[in-house]
Amino acid sequence: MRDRPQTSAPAGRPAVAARPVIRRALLSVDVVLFTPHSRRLTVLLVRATDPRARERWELPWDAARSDEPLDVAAARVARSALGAGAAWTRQVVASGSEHRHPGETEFSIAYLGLVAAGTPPPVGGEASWFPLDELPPLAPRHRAMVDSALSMLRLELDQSPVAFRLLPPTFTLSQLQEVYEVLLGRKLHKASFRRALHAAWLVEPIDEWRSEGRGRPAQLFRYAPKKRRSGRRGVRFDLLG
Amino acid sequence: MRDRPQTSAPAGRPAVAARPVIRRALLSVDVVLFTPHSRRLTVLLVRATDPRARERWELPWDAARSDEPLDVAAARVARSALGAGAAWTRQVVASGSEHRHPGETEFSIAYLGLVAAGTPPPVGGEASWFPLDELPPLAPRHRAMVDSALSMLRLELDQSPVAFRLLPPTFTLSQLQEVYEVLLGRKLHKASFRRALHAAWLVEPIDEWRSEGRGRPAQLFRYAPKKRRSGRRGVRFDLLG
DNA sequence: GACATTAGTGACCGAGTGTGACTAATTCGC
DNA sequence: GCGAATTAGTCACACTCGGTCACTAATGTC
Repeated sequence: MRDRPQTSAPAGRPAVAARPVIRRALLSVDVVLFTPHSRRLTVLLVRATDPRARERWELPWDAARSDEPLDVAAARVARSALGAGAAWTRQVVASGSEHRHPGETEFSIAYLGLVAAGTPPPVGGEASWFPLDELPPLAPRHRAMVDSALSMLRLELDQSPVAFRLLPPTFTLSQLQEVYEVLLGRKLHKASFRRALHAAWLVEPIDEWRSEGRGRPAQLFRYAPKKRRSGRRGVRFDLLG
Repeated sequence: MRDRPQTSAPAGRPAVAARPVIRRALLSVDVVLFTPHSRRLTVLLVRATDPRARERWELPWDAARSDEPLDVAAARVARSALGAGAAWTRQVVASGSEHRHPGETEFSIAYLGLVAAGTPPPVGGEASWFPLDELPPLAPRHRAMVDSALSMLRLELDQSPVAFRLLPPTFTLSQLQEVYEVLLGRKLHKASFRRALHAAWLVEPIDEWRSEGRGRPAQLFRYAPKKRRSGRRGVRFDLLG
């Protein structure tokens, strides 16, 4: 984050402004990076880029570049803020004048990113992981982005095997369940979880066990999706909101 | 249309082009309007705005305005193309340089809209409904928007009572099922459909029957959601893609 | 060795769903 | 008028799925 090139900030405004004005981008790409942290979901925030408000925090963001696809820009912003890439990213929402952006950009496109557990923020105090329920005050547009990103993440959890990207290649089922619990924000029942998991043929046991302190050692598994269920189901009227 | 101030159009590009250039918007709002039409889902297309390519078709779109929220812009574009408003709109996706836009805009935000069945396109031949499987060639970005909008529509169908907005205040259950079938693109089983519908307490019978040609007259219903089911369900591993 | 702790499975129950067959009420053709 | 065709609506059966509790298994701690 600290090495964000200043030159990339202002797009969309002729560089020949007569009086010195805060350089504003028309369109920003903002990234909501999530990672599990001691059984809680945390968000990466960086110190405000505006030098007059360095004590404030904001989501990592940068101006969009016209020759760069949006998902590439999001990956760039994530890598620049974190030092490492996100395990998975997805576009969340675009927003405009209904909420204020900390960089005063007119429009913004928010991306969601998942980061493997245990990734530390870069040194220097420029970036830090904040638990979801202890976020500092954010600009309205960033606040809305975090909420949308969380909804999108939980929606996406049912659609694609996102959780496996937060784990090492081999893992125990308890680890996997814990990841799901952190991402969903609620406890799951062990037997149901395993039954559904095995029915979907997503994991494969390997001939290895791991002992984590006390208790019976757990068998290790590998992500190895086998079948594809067609999933032709009826209409669901029961989860209308 | 296209009355966006020139000053904000070209970002990332020196604004001092010497020769007269086609006015380009940096950010467009594009709308994919769907309506059912004789048991098929159709999309509204308008004639290309570029006067040099009037025989081509494209999605309705316009430049975003910095003082106008994006959803308001989408509603404006829909109303301007159709003459009437859409029954429901939702943001779909933002895209950039990975696909070409017919107006050569650098970035675009696509909206999805549903229009009540039977709404005719405005006279003059400037706009027309095309069945989904008989679309004329579109610019790549518009083609991708249609596909994304369709996915989003079907995803949203399970989440909110969208289908009811395409029907008059009172309707028969066969009408409702037909709307669902058109939107989903597949047949549903009558008994399952009604059982699930009644279990969700979404509709209420009124003391009126309607006879549509031959066959037994159908009872009329009204959309009247009663309960809210908490919907605490486990993880779904079975519809991973 | 008793106990706490974690892993893993089996069995029951109730809700939800796919399906086919049935009844009900109307129009059409003769 | 009467039966066939057509559309509306319901019932019953089998099966699946998900929540829950109870149990066994294997380890560490004291």
